[in-house]
Amino acid sequence: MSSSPLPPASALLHWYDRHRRALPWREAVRDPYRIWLSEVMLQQTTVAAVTPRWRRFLIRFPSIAALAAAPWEDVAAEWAGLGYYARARNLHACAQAVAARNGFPDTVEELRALPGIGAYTAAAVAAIAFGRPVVPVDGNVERVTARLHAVEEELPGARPRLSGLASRWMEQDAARERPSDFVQALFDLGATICTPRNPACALCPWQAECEGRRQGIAPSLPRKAPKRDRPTRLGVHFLLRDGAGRMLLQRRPPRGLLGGMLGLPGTPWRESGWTPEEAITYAPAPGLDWHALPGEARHGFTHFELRMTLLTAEAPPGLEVGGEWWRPDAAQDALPGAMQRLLLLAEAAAAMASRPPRAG
DNA sequence: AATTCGGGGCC
DNA sequence: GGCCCAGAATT
Repeated sequence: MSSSPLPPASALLHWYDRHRRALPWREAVRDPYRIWLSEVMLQQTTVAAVTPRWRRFLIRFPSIAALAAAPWEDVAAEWAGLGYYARARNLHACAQAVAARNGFPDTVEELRALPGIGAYTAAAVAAIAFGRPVVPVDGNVERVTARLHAVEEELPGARPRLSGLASRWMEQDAARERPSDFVQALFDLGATICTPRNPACALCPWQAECEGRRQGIAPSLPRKAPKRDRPTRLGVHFLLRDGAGRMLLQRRPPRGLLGGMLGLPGTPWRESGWTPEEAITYAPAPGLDWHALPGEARHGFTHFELRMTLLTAEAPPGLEVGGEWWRPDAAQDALPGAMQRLLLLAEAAAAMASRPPRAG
């Protein structure tokens, strides 16, 4: 397998010149800030989800200096709903580090040392923004490589082997002349031809060199180790409203799940349930008249399924509680998805109360 | 080496 | 309902 000939970079580049995706971060002059931002947003996130958020982010933070100078609260609000919030924290820290040194470094090693930039993103920025002849290995490249070389070893164990095989592609002159286009061509090949299911091998510029296709096992690659089952966790949250219709939000601890983001106060999330008496001890003002809203909000995280119920109360004038008072519409935009679902639950309960459902 | 991090789109 | 997505940091 390691002795198989390299698939021709020239064929892939020729295909890319005709079929590449029109993506917004490919339009402008090569700006490391814009390319870095796209790469961070695209970590474990689809192009469709990223595209509008990437545009909006650049309107709010047009330069890395603007991002570096912004308060964290503004960055968090802009990232809300995108997930993996450590990315936003590291993005902010990275912007400050880059601004302090007057621009991005242009080598893999220096990029790799910045917050939130791992092996993949360092190689991607180096190749796409600075034309360095390196191959970033993402899910697309792993899949293309596993199929091309018929690697049957399971992920994640096969990762070093796949990375080594992929890096050899950049040895060709045609690739080294256009590193930025070549690596993006690999992404597009994986996203549009060499797809996880039902790959369009008949349209592939590398079909003749693909050992997985020759063996008829391409669609089943790469193989992956079985995943663990996701437990269910339960939590109770508190919707405290003041006389002006605003709600109490609290900034979550800076690390861990939803770290640094706003949220409704609540109990910890655990696998056993909560009695109302037990839950209320976590309330921002346990002495108030808390009552339960009907229904629950569900939210899927990567490693557990969360089910949340809601207790609500009215804050008397002058109540002293920690946190911030937010209008519901502004809060909905600034909250991560799990917390947005709680507000939707409250809205549904309010609609139910004002217009009781009829039978039939 | 394994775990912890979100959320959405698509089959 | 499961799978995947231009992964990184932590332990």
